[in-house]
Amino acid sequence: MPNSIKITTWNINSVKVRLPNILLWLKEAAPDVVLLQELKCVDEKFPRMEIEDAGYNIEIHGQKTYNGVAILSKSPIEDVKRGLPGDTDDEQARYIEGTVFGKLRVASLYLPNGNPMGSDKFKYKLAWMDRLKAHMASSLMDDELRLWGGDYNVIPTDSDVYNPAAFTNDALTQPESRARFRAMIHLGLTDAFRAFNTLPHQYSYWDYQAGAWAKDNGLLIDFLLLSPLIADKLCSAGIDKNPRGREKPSDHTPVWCEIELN
DNA sequence: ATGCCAGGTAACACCTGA
Repeated sequence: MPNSIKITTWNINSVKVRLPNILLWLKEAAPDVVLLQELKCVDEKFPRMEIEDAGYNIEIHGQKTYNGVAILSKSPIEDVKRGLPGDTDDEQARYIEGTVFGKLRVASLYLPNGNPMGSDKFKYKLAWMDRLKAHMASSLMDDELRLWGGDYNVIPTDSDVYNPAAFTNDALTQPESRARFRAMIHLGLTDAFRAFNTLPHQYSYWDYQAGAWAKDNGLLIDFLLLSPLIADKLCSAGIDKNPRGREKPSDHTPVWCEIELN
């Protein structure tokens, strides 16, 4: 077992289109665990062989056209559970968790966007956040090492968006969304990136349109939240902007942290 | 502010995203 492991979350916006970028990035960034979102494919269509050849075990919770999440790990992935507890009617593939390196339980989550305001989608977002927080709370009752990473689709503060005024009526900035995100943090979780970087205007997403990337008009919406015992082992964290600048990029870029496992 | 971009599905247009 390595002394420290690097864990990354990345919303890839279609695993099929992004495969060349993913393989290049796996080689250069050499993460030990990867939490992927927005696969946009069913399990059978996932490019399993190519990613296994890069040295990863794979667990998938796929869906046609929309959503889809996965865990990649250089270690075996054990005790995998698909779907967020709390609503058996929820058919959207937005949550998967499993145990990596024999001791760390990680989740890859794709929180609903929730736009437009006033729609059922916003209600679904808030209900999903309530379910996630409840699951986190019950999981934290034991002392298991836990990490919840993914696209949270929440802009936590006005410093996490290039132009707050443009987002006043957006589901990502609503007080209801922000309060629920804070409530998760207040369970005792540590935002890995913010443990090392308190500068405002650090982003993980840039819209494809209107030259957002070139103008650094971004949003910070991708997070790695760590339970207390694993947060104590946090060595470093950051945002890897390289993949966003490539040809055929995802609109999100990877967010990573490094953890002492021993 | 939106759907100017991007991806998917299906089918030569429409849905979703944040």
